[in-house]
Amino acid sequence: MTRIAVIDFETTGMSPLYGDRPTEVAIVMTEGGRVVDQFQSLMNPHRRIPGFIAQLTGITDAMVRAAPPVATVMAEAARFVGAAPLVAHNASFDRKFWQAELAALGLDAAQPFACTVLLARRLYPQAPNHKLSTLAHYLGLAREGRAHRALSDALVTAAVLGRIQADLTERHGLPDAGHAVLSGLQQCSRAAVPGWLQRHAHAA
DNA sequence: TGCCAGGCCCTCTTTAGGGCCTT
Repeated sequence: MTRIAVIDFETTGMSPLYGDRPTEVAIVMTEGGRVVDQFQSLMNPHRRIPGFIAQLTGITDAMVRAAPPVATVMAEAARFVGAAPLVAHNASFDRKFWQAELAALGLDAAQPFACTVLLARRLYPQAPNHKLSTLAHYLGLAREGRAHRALSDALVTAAVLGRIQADLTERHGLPDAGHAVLSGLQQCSRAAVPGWLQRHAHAA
């Protein structure tokens, strides 16, 4: 059975290139579309969290001050993921933090990434938009916990992924939708996505 | 303190521009 790790970061900003760092990570391990394990931790970025981000996420400087350092948490996160492929909502964002922090630790970050935004835009073009919360509401998926907290967002993303896998199987008759998601969308490649979709659309 | 990005994709496009999505 294909194991897929769904990841979500909360951070101090948009880009590790400008010194932004993670404040929280959650990873939900799925197998056949079901959650089988999870990892979550706040972490101390040793950098102030901008006010609007603290308001957005509910994560404050006081909360991360007592948390373990980023390096400790990311080393644990890397062990948890192992060689499993990763999925995130807008994966280009989470991927750059994953790669930057693992590179700082001298750890390999070669796991393939797939993106539920790109998948959802193709499978659910009629949705009002493809923000995670809107998509969850549109698909009738329940949320546990506060939006913009890592574990809550990772669980919702895992639920979206599960629905995508189920819809691929039902609509397009894919015998192993999990494998198709990974093989077709690795790296969120601009070239791979439409080609993959067209192949399966024609086959359906 | 506030600023900083970038890949994808659509279209009034392709010798480009701008919206979406993440914090």
